[in-house]
Amino acid sequence: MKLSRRRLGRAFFARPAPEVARDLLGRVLVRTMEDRRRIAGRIVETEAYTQDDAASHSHRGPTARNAAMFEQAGTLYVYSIYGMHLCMNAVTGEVGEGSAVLLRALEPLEGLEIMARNRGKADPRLFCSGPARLCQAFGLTTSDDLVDLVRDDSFSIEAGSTFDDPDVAATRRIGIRTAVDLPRRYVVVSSEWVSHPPVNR
DNA sequence: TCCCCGATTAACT
DNA sequence: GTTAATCGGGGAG
Repeated sequence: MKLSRRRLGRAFFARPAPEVARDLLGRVLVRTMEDRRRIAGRIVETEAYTQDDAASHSHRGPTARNAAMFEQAGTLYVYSIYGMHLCMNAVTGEVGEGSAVLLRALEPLEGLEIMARNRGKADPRLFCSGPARLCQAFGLTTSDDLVDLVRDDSFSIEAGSTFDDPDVAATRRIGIRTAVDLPRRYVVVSSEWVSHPPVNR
């Protein structure tokens, strides 16, 4: 499997969130640390959130917490949840649109020993198979909110590979209480690295 | 100001 | 399958 290291540009993210969420499967999230070491993982599970969606943080308009969601496409939106976890999103669409894609699971590719240390686990299956797990594996903090995935050195998304439609399932999203029927979670069906097998719709 | 609860995880039974 | 852990945002008053 040859993975392209071409960095995804602004135009990739400046599309509707469901389209970007689907197209992000197979792409590679990369963190380049100050000593140039890389942490990388291939995206195998995403969820799309738009402002007209009652389950989205942007639904009630801009606030201090969700400000990143209203920035330009390719901006990183990092938020804390349950008082102890972080989740990360790539902002999509037009400036001010308030849409983004939640990264829910990755297949670890590079920097596995760093992931193991950050996670406090030895089993690679526990590194990035969940939205808060992958943030911990990559060593994210809330100060990474508003990073530009297109221009900044610290985080980027590379072209990697793509999956054909038969390899992808669109299912209901995980952990939300409203708009539960919208099929806006995208999963690589055969992947061993997803957070939740695609059993629900 | 107070209070409730979440785009979760891990350790239980 | 159930539940504790643990924090800040934001709606209610």
